[in-house]
Amino acid sequence: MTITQLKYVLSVAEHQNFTVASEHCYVTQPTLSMQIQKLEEELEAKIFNRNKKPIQLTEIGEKIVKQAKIIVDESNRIIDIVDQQKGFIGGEFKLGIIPTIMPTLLPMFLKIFIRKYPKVQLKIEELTTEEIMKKLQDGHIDAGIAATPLENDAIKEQILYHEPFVGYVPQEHRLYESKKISIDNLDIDDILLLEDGHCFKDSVVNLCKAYRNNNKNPFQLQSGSFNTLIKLSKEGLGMTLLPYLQTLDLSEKDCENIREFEAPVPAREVSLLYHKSQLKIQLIDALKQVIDSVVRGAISFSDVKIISPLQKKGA
Amino acid sequence: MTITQLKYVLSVAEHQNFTVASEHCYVTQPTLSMQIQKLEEELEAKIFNRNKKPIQLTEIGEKIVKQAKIIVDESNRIIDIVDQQKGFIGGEFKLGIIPTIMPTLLPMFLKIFIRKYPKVQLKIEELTTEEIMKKLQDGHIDAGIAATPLENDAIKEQILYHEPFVGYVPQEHRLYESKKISIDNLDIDDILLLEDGHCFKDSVVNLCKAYRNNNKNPFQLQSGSFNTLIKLSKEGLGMTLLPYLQTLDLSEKDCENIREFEAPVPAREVSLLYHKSQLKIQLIDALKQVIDSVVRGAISFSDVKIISPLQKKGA
DNA sequence: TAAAACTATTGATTATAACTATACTTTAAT
DNA sequence: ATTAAAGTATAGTTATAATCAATAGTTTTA
Repeated sequence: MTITQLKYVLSVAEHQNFTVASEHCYVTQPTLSMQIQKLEEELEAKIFNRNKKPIQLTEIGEKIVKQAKIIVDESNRIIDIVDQQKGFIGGEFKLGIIPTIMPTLLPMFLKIFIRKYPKVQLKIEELTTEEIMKKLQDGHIDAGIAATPLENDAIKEQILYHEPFVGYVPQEHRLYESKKISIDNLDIDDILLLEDGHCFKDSVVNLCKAYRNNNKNPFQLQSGSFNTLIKLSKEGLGMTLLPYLQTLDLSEKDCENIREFEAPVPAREVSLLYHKSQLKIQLIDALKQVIDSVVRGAISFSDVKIISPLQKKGA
Repeated sequence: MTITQLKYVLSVAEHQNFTVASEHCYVTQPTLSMQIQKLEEELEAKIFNRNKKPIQLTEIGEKIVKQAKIIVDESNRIIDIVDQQKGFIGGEFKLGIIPTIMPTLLPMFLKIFIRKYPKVQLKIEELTTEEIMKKLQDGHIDAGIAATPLENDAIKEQILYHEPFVGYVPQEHRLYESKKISIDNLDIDDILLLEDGHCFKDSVVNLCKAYRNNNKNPFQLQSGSFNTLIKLSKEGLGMTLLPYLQTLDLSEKDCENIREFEAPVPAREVSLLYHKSQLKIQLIDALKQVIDSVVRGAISFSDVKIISPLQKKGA
């Protein structure tokens, strides 16, 4: 049994296809075929059921794959350990960030991070929360940034900051004259929402208690960006909710439409996510420190009420 | 990096000698030399300091070895997992037992175990508690049987039974007429002890509260077997203490000298020990079940007071 | 200072992982 | 049913890498 064989098994288990898996391993398909057969022979157990299409794991294969993941993870960690001992912070680091955090947070820390850790090859992807969770578990990204809590045992969360929700209220709106707005005054049918898939939309839905799925709204609209929502709002199509950091980029004129919430201010919890195996933990810690340092000045609210980013089932 | 290389590293770390290590790996010394150099090159870190004699681990080497142990353990576990899934209980199983338990317990379960699990190659060694702990941690034995608690985080304990201490009191002894004896009546200087190294001796010392290290005894004597102690006792050299199971083998005449303790009866806790990595856990569980079944009838005391088998420091 | 004990190096040998080409198998489509 | 497509297994070959025997180099011990 070799670590290479185990990696091949994991690749086939993931892609459910020898040919595709072999490409990801940078070898040819027969190589995988042979090596996996050899392992199966050694263990005297079939790992894959090749009769079914796509290929399935056998019952015993499931357990072997689970254990193989542990072994491959632990073997990857050796390089981490050596790096840590040397005080070397470097190597490839893949980070996934959700779209509603990316444009506001990334510019705040990126420059500082790459200056402080020039040997890190940072690869950042814009991903949904779901994609982040999947890719963390598959080991395709090393860390993620998303709204939490996510209630997933395989993923660890380190809270970065709490980002309040603020209202963007157009001039003709019934709430425009209020200095502060209250959760109880919100009407989900009156709020412009992001598209499905954005967890910020789900948070807003969770925030609006009055939501009863009785769409009395004459139109339905979902957009992919806050800029669009703001424009639509100005057209008088309703108010919208923004995460606090978005408001820092607004024009002076737009700021007049911003209304904060009464305390306790509803907020989303933004966390650094990583797999429980804690691979590249020293890089993750380094990233957290950098983000902490830049965020401390920009955003620090105490009396907040955290809104879950998870879609409530059967709501 | 290969699992083989890691095994070589572990072997050298253990034996502190390339030549000896190579023999244990069934390869030649140059092979180890080369493979370890290759690994060191790959990790860009020296694992061993070859200047010192015997060979020492470097600081980083310590951590690499620790992680290598994890990887090798986890890779060994794959075979366990496959066996378990198949319901197969077999393979080599090395068990260490302390001398004061071996002769009484082993005959009770050995036959039944090998009949029930004919595919297990059972290898039993008589070892001291210390040797058992060391060998469990090195992976040289799979399980051990000894008096507990041992207070070692790396070793798990599953209690098998509680074995009371009983007194063997010769006819002329001041306690001979008592029906039951009390801990408070014991005088350490009046009790024949096993040799150093036997944890049973340490338990007896712990049991005797009056022990103050002021040897007023005119002679000092330690023996390696209970039989010798009994003979010496008959000669009028003092009383002695035996573990309960030893009394089952005594002649009718000797039984007249047996005096039980008043409740709560002092007893040693006898446990099945295994490494926290839980390798061969299904075999360990099987062994425990067999021992449980034979012990249940022979030994089951409720109101016991457990005596530690550990040598109290500075006593 | 020589012998002993050990590790590293060298070059030959063997084992094996990986490749190319192709055969085989299954599924899907006409 | 027949063919094409997609995918996996096998055969033979090549390249790589692990291992060995022999020996050189190094350090420790007597």
